[in-house]
Amino acid sequence: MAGGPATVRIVVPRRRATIKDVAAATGLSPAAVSYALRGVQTSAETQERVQAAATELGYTANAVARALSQGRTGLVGVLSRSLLDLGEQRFVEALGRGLGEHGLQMVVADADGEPERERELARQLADQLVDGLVVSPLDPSDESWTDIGEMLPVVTVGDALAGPTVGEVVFDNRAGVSLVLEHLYGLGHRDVTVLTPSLPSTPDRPAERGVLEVGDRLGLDVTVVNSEHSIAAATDTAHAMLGRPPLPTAVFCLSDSIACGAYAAAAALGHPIPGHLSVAGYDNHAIGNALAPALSSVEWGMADVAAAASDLLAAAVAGEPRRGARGKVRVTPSLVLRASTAPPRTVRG
Amino acid sequence: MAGGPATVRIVVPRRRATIKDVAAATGLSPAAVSYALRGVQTSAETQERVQAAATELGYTANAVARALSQGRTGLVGVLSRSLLDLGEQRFVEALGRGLGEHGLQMVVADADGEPERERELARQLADQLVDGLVVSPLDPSDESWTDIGEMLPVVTVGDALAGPTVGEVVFDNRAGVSLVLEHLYGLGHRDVTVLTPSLPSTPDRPAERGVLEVGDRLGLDVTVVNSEHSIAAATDTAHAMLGRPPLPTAVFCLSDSIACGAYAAAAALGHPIPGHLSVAGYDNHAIGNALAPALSSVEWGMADVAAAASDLLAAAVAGEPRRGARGKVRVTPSLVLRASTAPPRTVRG
DNA sequence: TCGTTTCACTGAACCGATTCACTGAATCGA
DNA sequence: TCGATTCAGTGAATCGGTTCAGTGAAACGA
Repeated sequence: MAGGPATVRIVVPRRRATIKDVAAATGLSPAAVSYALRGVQTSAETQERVQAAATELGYTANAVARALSQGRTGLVGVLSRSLLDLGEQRFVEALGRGLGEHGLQMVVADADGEPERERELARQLADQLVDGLVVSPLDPSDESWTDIGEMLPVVTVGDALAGPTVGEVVFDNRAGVSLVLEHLYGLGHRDVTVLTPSLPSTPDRPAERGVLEVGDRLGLDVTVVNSEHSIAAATDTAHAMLGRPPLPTAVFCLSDSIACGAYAAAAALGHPIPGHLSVAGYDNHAIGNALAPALSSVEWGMADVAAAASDLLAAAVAGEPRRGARGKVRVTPSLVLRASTAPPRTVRG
Repeated sequence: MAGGPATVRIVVPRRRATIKDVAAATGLSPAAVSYALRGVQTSAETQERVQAAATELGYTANAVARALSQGRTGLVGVLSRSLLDLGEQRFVEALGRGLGEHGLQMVVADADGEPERERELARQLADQLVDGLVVSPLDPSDESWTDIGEMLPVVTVGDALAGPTVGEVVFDNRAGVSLVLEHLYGLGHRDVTVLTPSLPSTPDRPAERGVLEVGDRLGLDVTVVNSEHSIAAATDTAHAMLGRPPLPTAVFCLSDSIACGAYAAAAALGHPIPGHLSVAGYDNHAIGNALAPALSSVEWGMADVAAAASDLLAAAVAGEPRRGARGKVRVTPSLVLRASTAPPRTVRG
């Protein structure tokens, strides 16, 4: 991030050349200019003349006007659950890459963990400013998603909505959760605390429910603790949780961001990982290799999901009329084991 | 990031109600509807009637049409140097927060470290799709910035451009660099390697030049090594650098992302930090507290810079005609010392 | 040589809002 | 009671492109 001194410059914009100016300069009609610039229905000589006049005047087509007449802005709304989450940040980056390949730009908005805010932003963006929407719905059961889904192509990531669809990408988080819990169980852990991003007032959230069910099945004593998405907030949560007994022997963090918070808290409290405390994450973010010990984490195929989501959305935006189960993509999570988990102290030896 | 199964849903959009539909439904003219919805020049009774018809029809104003007639989209372009950089990601988040307070949305684009790409994206966005631009120019000396700066309000962060301005935010990276280098010198280091984000073909980049000059002044032996912005790439670079002699006694990373790479490489090669190798970062990202040992890093006021930048840009977008030195904000960097630096081995004891 | 096709281009409609200039009716003060 | 003002609402212009239908001239085939 380090650069030279930063400067803010604001300039009073000069009046910009319109297609009429180019038409006047060349003695043609605006229609002819429009055609010529796209190289259709015009002689090569005229095209050159128009091109020359356009560069002379510094003309570039007004994107808004074009969007109005084409009914297409080339913009896609990306609604992040929380831009403070390292995994979300990385996912947005990957989405941008994928959408860019289809000539689409991202309008990024941050729901900041609040379902109402997410819906409000979605409504705002849906007013034909964007051609489509990518969203990880915080409250997928909410009915207003149906309206939004009917207005424009929507790609959901994380949880499915109840509305009508024309394609699906699925990755099975339940399986990812099982992978970790079974691994911890196999090491001998019986008490594990799950640190999960806090989601207000949605008691039936699939991921959390999955955690409890899998725990039940294995005979694990699972405690669920909510945390904010940021590293700083997760540090506080983990600090509070690890600061008073009973201490769990393992912590499963439902994002690598939260795992970072657990590392910071464990270090501050003097709990060595994995000696006193096993930690597992979710996202398999590159940060996992920089932590000491390196973090074991669930790889859910962020890159593949982002690619699939952008491809499907791009197809829908381009007007592919396919309807039904087309475009269904399934990604299987896997557990990347590194050095942050070990048998619990009492069981060891 | 972990949620339930992810689903992509694409829906054939139904025809959306326009202002004419509402006009027809109420027996009024489109103009009257436009006024009524904004509560001006209409009787309370009519406003209610229009409001009712609008919700009945599910009408919301077409943002593109409004943008065309208002000459304002409410969109701001944010050009990131590299969205893989943790600091940049965090900065974008902060910008989004700041711009959101002014009712502006972000169009985020990633230059991916390439100056040409950055300029191309800037040009693309400048076509009146966005009302303004925030950018950390990779190649501030390039002349095409002048054209862009004349077209729309531009806020630069990181390096100043050569064009005309109406306001400035400055943070002094040279000072930040000095802070670190002086600290390392004071500890007894004489050989320090600087890991800096790679910027192609700009030999006179202020930050790098600053590093060399400050090193000269102190009598430090400074080696500059370029690295990509991502943690993974930085790990490779650091691995190569630390894998063969001569080993520096200290590494100064010009972003915390790169510092993460240095940590990963040092761990892989068995160089304890700060015992064998001191490491310092830049950004003071929250990740610094999760690393072991906690990372010493330069705090350059990301939050303040983001706030100042969004305020200035918002003011310019709103049409504040102030020109000249108004809005000049200066942020002073500081060094946050944690546990990643210590005297070099040979000097110790 | 005549009728048809192609070509290059034009005028006007259109996308969906906002806004200006105007009108007829109601209200006001004197 | 009359002229002036206010008020609610209308029609048309506007933003800056794209696109449809049409036109005159040139090229073409038989």
